[in-house]
Amino acid sequence: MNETTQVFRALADETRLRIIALLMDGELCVCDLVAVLELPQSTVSRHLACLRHAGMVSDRRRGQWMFYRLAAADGLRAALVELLGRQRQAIPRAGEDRRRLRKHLADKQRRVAC
Amino acid sequence: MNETTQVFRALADETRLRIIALLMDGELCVCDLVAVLELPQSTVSRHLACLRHAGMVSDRRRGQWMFYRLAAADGLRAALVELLGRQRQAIPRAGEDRRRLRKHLADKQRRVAC
DNA sequence: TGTTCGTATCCGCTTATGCGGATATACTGA
DNA sequence: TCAGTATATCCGCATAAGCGGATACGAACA
Repeated sequence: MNETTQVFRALADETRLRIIALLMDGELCVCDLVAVLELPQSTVSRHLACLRHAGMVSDRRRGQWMFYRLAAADGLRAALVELLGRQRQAIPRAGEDRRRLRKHLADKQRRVAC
Repeated sequence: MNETTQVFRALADETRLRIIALLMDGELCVCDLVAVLELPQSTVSRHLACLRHAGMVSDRRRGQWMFYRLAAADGLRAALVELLGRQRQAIPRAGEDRRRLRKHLADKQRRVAC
């Protein structure tokens, strides 16, 4: 498939747009995304693979966790991420996801503190 | 389907990206697009309907011809069209399509002149 | 070294999408 | 009103994409 087409195809899915919106606040591991999106782990992992193949995210292993962050190396991808950042309200459920993420990270922090 | 998702889905196809690139130089009727893209008329018409439903193009009847042009009314769509204009080389076959379009329009002009 | 946890991939299934010939619709001009 | 042209939609088919449970893999830790 053509590269540009592949990038747009990666963005042509509600779950993947939600993931990108979540990653705008910084890198996250798969289990955080699973908790916030409330979707099966296999589903989230599959969508992450799709975004990775399209060059929209990159990953990094840290122990047993895989952390994902926005990649967007070249012109087209970087411009799209910037555009989505400006149009964040256009991303489905981005607001509630962000709230759920904050709560999730806070709970996690508290659990570590105990 | 979510509106933003629908817009990206409309752009997630090589033929539809080629159509958008062609419309950047001005409005065209379906038969011009059929000639330049070298695809069956039903295929082109279907892709135009998809772009229209996504709000990326608008149409206008002129006699028996339907003319299509870039619509891109709101922020997201307009920004995407502008972005694609800047990244035109990223659109598959945009260069050769443009050349074919110029030749096609010139031939048409000549035929009218005779 | 076995067990647990986090993640990726496999599998069968269902649904969505693209295709292009055939047909319907809309307009024009004789 | 009829023929001709331009376009949209219908149809059956083939392929792609998404789903989520099951399983495999990889790292950490007892």
